[in-house]
Amino acid sequence: MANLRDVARRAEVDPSTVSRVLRDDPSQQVRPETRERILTAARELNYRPNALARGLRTRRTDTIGLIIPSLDNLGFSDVTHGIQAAAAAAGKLVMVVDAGAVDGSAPEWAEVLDGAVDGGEPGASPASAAATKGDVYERLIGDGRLDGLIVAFAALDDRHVAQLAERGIPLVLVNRRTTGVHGSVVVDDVRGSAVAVEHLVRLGHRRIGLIGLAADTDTARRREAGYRQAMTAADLAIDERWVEAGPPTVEGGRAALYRLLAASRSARPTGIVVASLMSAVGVLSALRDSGRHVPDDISIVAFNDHPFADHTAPPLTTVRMPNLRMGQEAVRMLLHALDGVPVGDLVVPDAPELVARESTAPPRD
Amino acid sequence: MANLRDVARRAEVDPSTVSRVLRDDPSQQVRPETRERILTAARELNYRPNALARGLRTRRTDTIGLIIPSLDNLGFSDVTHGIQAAAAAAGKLVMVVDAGAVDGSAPEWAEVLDGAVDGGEPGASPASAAATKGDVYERLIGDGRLDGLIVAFAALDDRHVAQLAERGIPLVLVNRRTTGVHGSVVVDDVRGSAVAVEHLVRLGHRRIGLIGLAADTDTARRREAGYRQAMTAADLAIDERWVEAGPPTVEGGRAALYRLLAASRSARPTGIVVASLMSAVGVLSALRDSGRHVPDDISIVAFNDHPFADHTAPPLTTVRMPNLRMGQEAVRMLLHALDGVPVGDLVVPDAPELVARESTAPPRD
DNA sequence: TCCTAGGGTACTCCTATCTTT
DNA sequence: TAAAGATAGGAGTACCCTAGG
Repeated sequence: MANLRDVARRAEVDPSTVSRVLRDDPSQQVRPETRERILTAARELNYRPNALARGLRTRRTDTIGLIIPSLDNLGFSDVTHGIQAAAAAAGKLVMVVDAGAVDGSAPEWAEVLDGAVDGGEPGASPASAAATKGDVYERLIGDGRLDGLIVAFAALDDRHVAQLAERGIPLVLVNRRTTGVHGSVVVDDVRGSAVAVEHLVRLGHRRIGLIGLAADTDTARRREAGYRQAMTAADLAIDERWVEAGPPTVEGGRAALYRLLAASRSARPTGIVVASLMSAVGVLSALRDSGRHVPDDISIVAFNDHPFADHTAPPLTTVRMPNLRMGQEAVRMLLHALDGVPVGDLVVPDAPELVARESTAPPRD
Repeated sequence: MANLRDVARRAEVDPSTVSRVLRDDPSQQVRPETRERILTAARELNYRPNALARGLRTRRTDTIGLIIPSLDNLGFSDVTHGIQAAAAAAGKLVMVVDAGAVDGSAPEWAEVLDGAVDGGEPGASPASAAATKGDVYERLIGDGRLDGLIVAFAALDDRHVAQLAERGIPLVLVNRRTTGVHGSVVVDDVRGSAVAVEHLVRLGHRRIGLIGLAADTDTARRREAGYRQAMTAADLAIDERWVEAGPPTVEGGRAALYRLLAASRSARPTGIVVASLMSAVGVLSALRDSGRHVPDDISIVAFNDHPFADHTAPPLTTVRMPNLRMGQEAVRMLLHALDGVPVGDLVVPDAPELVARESTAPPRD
């Protein structure tokens, strides 16, 4: 591989001149003729500047990190896509760490949707020394190879997030807030719940339940608060037996639904808002298994849209959150942070949208 | 941020000694007492070696690149997961480039890229025309920031792959083979098709079609070949009107199915093998839309399993390919390649497995 | 003379900032 | 003043040295 000196020799100039030309350094002039010689030499040698050497000198690597609980999760795909696209558009590379993979946890796609699941320590992972969660993250961000970091959802527990923040690395949290850390983007979860409740109310439902996120996270709290506020606003009573929560997985949804059914024998809800797409899939299957028909017996609205919601049985009515935008905004904020602009907490202004499919209908009674 | 010299000063030793201790260099001895002093100093200063400086010197970055067509294709998720997990276990970081995201990028991308060297004609417009996919990858891998690269599926065309190979960067292709490039891992696609065909044959089907992959890739060819061989082995005739292909997307599946239906009015297949999970979902919905019942009117078997297949309408019978293993093997091969061990082409030995669900049944007639 | 325990230097490649012609 | 050269890092590691017993 050719380096700067090789180019300089071939063009018969000093390496620093080559550097100036190739960087288009405006602070100093180079004769067109010399510039031409240098560009030709670089092309002929197929020269590429070495990113490591450049980064060492400039303290910029044009690389951002992304820590995400799981790459194969339907609920995250829009966010990831938004981040990748925005980063690419800004000329940044993305280093992705799949927290689930690092953890060595089972590759269960639905393990974590948008709530928090704080994984236990690997414990019995002798493997190589570098394989522990903390190590990898510490190395990743303390290394100097990243300009900044995006932590999506509950990929790290608050303790780790605080550590990163202390290190002074520019940091943006996605759909996740932690006290004391600046830089976060969330979608309007309160409004999202309201959209779901209002849809059911419009259909004529009055007994509306919630299957929320079990984890004690900001997102879980906002979604539940939105549900309660919307119910109150619609003058509807909340029966606490209709409010359940579970991990955002298919199994979590099934279990939560069974608990809800067991608790509410005397007065069943006719509609349920489910705070996670994965849970909703589990809810549908549990309802089917228990001989209930959706939407005739019970209507279901789920948080987060995905093309696959078109293809469940029945197709799921969802609330589409602006997740793509959330990812893009996260990158935008991070880029600002890299430029030293202080960043705050953003709620993506795009309104959640109801995507009506076939899992909701007027109540039968 | 503390550096090596800071640690050396605090421990009152030479930087090179600190380096040896922190790297556990076995080639030279350090007194336990000195070692302790150094470790303490490093801990107190919260020292982390700078990856850029280290990489510059050692020519190793402990980072591998992954180029993948799309992060939100369910059929790929196991592969990605296997790669992430194996990389993490080996202490490697992964730089992911979502080819789809890069492709759809804004024109700014071009300018950023061309800023360095590859700028097209000097006199012409600022070279934004040269902003091809290839440039991004050129930069990514010519940069020195990656030790090696995994190219998954058809993320790059053969020409680009060949370019990368020429550059001499260790390279492993996943479910993709190109003549002349060494290092590839594939699953047994031929056998996969056979498993699907045999399942339908066992159920009594004799008119079996294929919706393959449209791209002119090795994988597409192997899956089609497997179908043809299995049909021949079962003494079944192939009606070419039953053989269609399309891109591996929901829409691609829908369109291919409609073409197949249009072409085969006089003699319809009773079962179809679909070479992609995403396409199969589209096929299901198109069949529903056209008033056909699955599996009574037509049976569907899809390539690649995913938990979501449990929840489509009806649940999809699939052939589970050893994709997780394929991802892990890709990393293993790449690590070998990094050590200078020549790598060949591997077919993951794990057999494809049929996962019977409800989209297949004996034919009605 | 050999070993121990560590020191010193050169080198990786690029860029920022002087200095020179 | 335009145009280029020279120098000094940036942070680490490989390799060669040396003082002392």
